[in-house]
Amino acid sequence: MGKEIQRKSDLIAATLREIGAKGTLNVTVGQIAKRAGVSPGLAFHYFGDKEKLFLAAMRSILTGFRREVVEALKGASGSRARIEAVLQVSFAKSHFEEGAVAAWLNFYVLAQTSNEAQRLLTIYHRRFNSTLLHDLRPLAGARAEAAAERIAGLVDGLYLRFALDRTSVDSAPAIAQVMAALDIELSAK
Amino acid sequence: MGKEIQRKSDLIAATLREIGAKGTLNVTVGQIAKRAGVSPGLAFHYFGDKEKLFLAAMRSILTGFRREVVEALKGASGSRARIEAVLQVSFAKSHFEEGAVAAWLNFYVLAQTSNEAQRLLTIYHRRFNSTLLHDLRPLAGARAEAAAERIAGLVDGLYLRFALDRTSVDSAPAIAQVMAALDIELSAK
DNA sequence: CGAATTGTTGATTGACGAGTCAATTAACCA
DNA sequence: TGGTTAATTGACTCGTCAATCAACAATTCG
Repeated sequence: MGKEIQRKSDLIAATLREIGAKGTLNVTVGQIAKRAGVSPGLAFHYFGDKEKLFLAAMRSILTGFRREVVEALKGASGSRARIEAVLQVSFAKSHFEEGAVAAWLNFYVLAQTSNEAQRLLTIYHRRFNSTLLHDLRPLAGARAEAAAERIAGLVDGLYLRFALDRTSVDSAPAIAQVMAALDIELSAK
Repeated sequence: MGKEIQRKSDLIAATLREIGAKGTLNVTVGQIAKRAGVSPGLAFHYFGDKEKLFLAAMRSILTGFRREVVEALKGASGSRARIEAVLQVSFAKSHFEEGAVAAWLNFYVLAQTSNEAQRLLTIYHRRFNSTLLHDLRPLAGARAEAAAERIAGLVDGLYLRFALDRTSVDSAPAIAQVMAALDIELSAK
């Protein structure tokens, strides 16, 4: 039934928008349902409880991100270009819009106590590291491992800082900073 | 009155421990008060509302951090040693204990919507950057500005990753990674 | 001492929200 | 068409919690 898929995805989109609007996970399922044009009961029917609904929303962000990365990698040839593509995607507009920032921040909070959130986060961390590592290996050899960890960490940290900096409008400076870090990592002997 | 100061600091400590135990800001003022050995009403009497109480707790973390930095800087001579001291402090045990991680994560969430939280966060960011910058300047010259931003970002990102990584026990690897990044920044031409 | 001030309590209120479920409506099919 | 199943509703329950406040205790001081 395409109906179910449609409703679920409406509810997920509404969840992200609602969380984005309020900044917090403290939104009622009723508000989310209303935004999705659906009754509160339906959200429970499809997702069981509020946390599962949020985790579904987070999963959709994560798979969206993976999709964007894959897409970007298609258009990039050479290790360096591939790494740069991944970094570009990491700061794409989509990660700052539609409740994505709020979702990420609340996801971090949840990861402390929810096994499923923790699991998802670990997968994201591992995947991101290994994507970088794959193309860093030919460029940095033995240093690739550590360099990948540093770049991944830098991406997360700069994302946090830029997402929470009200004075910043676009992510270009953040991207420039990661690129510079990449430069430095690769030129280091 | 030393009494008031004592009570306030008890309540702040209890707030951090309670938030740490639950991982979230969703703890009742009653639970916090109980932990502090005090009635719920008193928390409101001294702090006005729950958010103000949390912000007071966060302020105490921030000033504690600043105190530790100042302390560490006393024992360090030379720019390089001073930077390393600051980085060491950034991953000191105290930042992973007693609800500090939970406080930070929830603080980030709150910073999206609370002006006061946003203000505190900006101050922290600026101060941290400028501390690094001060000692980076003589070592990196014109590159110091950007390098400071990158290192500050890396600290935040690695902190996030390590704090949320259940498999990691101590912060030594994170420290090693920041130190390595510092090396690379300083050896880059 | 007793009055004034300050500190503290905890029962109470009023609002709210997650999750349930019996009832209703839509979709399908023979 | 009627009968069966799936989708959807929304009123309701039950618990919870921030914040208040009237009362009570402790301390200060003339």
